[in-house]
Amino acid sequence: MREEGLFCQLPHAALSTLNSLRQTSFYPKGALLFVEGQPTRGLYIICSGESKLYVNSAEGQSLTLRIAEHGEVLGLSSLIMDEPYAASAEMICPSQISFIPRLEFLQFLRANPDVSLRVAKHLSMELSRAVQQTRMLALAPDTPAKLIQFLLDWAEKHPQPAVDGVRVALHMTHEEIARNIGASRESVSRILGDWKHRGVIRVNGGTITILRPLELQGTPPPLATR
Amino acid sequence: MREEGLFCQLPHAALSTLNSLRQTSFYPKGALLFVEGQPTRGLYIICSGESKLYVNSAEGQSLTLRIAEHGEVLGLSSLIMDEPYAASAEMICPSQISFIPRLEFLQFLRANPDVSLRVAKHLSMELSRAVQQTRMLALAPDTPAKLIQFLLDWAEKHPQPAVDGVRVALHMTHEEIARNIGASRESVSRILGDWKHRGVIRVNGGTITILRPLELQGTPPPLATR
DNA sequence: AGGACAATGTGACCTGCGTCACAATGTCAC
DNA sequence: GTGACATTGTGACGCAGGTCACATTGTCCT
Repeated sequence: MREEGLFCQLPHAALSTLNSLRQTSFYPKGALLFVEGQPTRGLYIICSGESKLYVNSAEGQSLTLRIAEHGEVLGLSSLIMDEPYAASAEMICPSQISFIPRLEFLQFLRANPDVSLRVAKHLSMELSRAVQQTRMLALAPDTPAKLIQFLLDWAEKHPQPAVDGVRVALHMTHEEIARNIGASRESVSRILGDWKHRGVIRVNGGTITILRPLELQGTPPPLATR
Repeated sequence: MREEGLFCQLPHAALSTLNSLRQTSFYPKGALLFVEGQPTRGLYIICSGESKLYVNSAEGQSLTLRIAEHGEVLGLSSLIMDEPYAASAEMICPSQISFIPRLEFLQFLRANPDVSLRVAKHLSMELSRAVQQTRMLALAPDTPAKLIQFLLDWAEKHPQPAVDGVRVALHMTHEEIARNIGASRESVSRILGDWKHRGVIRVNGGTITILRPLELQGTPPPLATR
């Protein structure tokens, strides 16, 4: 169950104390693990399923920070800083989640100092992801560019066997894609539609196949010159 | 010299080994500590001075991630992940910088496990900053909103005595401000000009005084209705 | 099959802001 | 002071993309 996560390959002793601390339960789709601004109760570990991390603006807009899946850990940085949760977490499918209370985990960290380095590594990766996303959002010349970036990033994260081009398996509505790249639903529809017509992508139910990645990356704006 | 940084309040033994590892030298204004994509050589600690962390787009645009100052540490996450530097660092004034080579620091971390927790805390704070910036860039309704956010964030980070309103001491050109919020130089000029005319801010050489913060935060768009 | 609702496709419109092109200032060296 | 250069102020213009308002298609339930 944890062959790749933050707590993989721990010494047996540490692992079993960790197991004694955690309390696993089941969450339905749509359930909120925590909400931005709440005092941090503890750590959540995704045993199975997927969760969406997002932030909201005052105007009600929302931006998806990332999708966390099997083996990932939520609330780590907030817990360590002893600050309220910085984002909200919502289950996007029925999931099995372990919870470790704040104090217990801090105690565990102090008792197992070698785990801290692992935690630091994990946080570094999260940070690098965040910077990457910031760069994408602020530096992409236009919305199509953000969309390509997003698709290719996703493809890299979830490799799919494909004979022709790059296969991207995201089970997301256009609306959700839009929230990932800070764009409107209509824009995503239009851009994907355009690409479909021009034959650079193919879509079949939740899976997009990018037939000619270079053409998308290369062309600065798609231009109305069909 | 390090009453507040990452390595404050360390046990004497640890501090002195750290001191033996570091090598301090002087950098002029404009010097590059490292460049995005370079293999990570080690850690930089700002003894005195200020450095700008930024990323570049393929099109030559650049986005400032943050200004690091006295006591802050650069390259920590890249070092820990063992990945190339994720951003570039340029000195914005003549500065004294300590350097600790990669391997030496990793060794030090392993020898002093309690430092790792401190490192984790530091990384958590950086992460939270990054998320904050992402939110600002993607969720702000328009450029004025980003600019206010930026100014208020800066004011919070650098408290200034002020009798009237909030005093913000940023020694930055409009160009540089623009790069912080992902906008164009002209937009920044126009918006600040507008606010000056409307008497909500006052500017005297590198220092902006926000006379009526509420008015700026409240008004969704400044509107042309003078 | 048929009805209800979610998800997509598209057109029309409008506006914020980026870009270009200058003019007007400020700043510093000598 | 007097150039030279960096910084700031402004106008004009264009367009990418957000918003609104629908039509169309898909999906699932009974």
